[in-house]
Amino acid sequence: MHLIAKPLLKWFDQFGRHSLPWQASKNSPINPYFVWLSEIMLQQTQVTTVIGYFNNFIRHFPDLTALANADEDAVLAQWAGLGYYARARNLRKCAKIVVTQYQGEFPKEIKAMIALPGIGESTAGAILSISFGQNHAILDGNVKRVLARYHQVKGHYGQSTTLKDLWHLARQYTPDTRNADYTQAIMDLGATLCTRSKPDCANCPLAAHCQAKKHGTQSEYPNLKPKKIKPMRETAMLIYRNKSGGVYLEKRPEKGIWGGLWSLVECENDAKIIAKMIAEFDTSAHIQQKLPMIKHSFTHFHLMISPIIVACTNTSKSFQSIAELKVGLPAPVKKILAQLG
DNA sequence: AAAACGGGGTA
DNA sequence: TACCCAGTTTT
Repeated sequence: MHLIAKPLLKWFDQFGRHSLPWQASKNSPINPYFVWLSEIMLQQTQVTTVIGYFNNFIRHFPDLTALANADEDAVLAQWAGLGYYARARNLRKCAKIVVTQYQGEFPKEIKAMIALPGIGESTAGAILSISFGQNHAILDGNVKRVLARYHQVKGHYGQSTTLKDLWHLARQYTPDTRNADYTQAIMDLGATLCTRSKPDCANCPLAAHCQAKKHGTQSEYPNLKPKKIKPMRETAMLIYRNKSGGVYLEKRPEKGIWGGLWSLVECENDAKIIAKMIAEFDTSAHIQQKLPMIKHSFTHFHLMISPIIVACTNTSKSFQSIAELKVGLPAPVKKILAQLG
């Protein structure tokens, strides 16, 4: 078994990312709140995108206490566009727990860390390693790709045996010296050289013993998950507008699609049903304009949205000014509202 | 159009 | 324990 830590750390010292906003610097020691926040954001988004969201987020919520005390809608508003909104809700829940049950300091036991909402084994390992210098293995998407190629690991990530194999390898290679740097280094390698397409093997410090490189099978690893055909669904979105241009939005339930976000009223895209919905909302309302259909794709289905502008006079409802919205909106709703001007 | 990303939830 | 689910960006 060839060790990968040594060449990897040597590469990291020269080419790794050392000045990200959540990393320690000369003037600022490591901040576990920043590390945690960045790890959660990085679960779903690339570094370049996360930087902007991260800086914005810490401006609004500079520390754990600020986040714990914030309204859920205020948190979701800053998270909007990142997707997976359950994570933003978990972020706030987690902050509350750390403030009330752990005196505002993250627990330093990995089991306690994993018990916090939104933190699993990999994220817990990364936070404890980077924040407190503890020795833990991590297995994020970058590490999975590096190890799957390095050992030509068979099977896709959806299979428990594959994940077991990858965790085994991850633990095996994780060093007990410079663990924090190693954690950052292997993520950096996956993010910058060992990329999904066109890996830069010529500059890779691990190329000498990489099985995929040796056999020219880089594009076959990691093995892809067998794909499923996504069903198509359809909905009408009613854009209720009052005379001053305000729109009527509803907060969606916590569970399911766009949980906790504010969205337009939806109904079946059928003239009779739409007419009924509108009449129930406001007896004097009428359809003003039908906008072009928008297609939005999710992991499990495609959604065809027919946006319909409805002019309203009912003043008993609460309309919001589009320009001053301070709530999280689903991406297609944001798109529709942007068209209204 | 397809793939990815880690954790939570459910059967 | 083994799936199933979620939203957006990137390729």
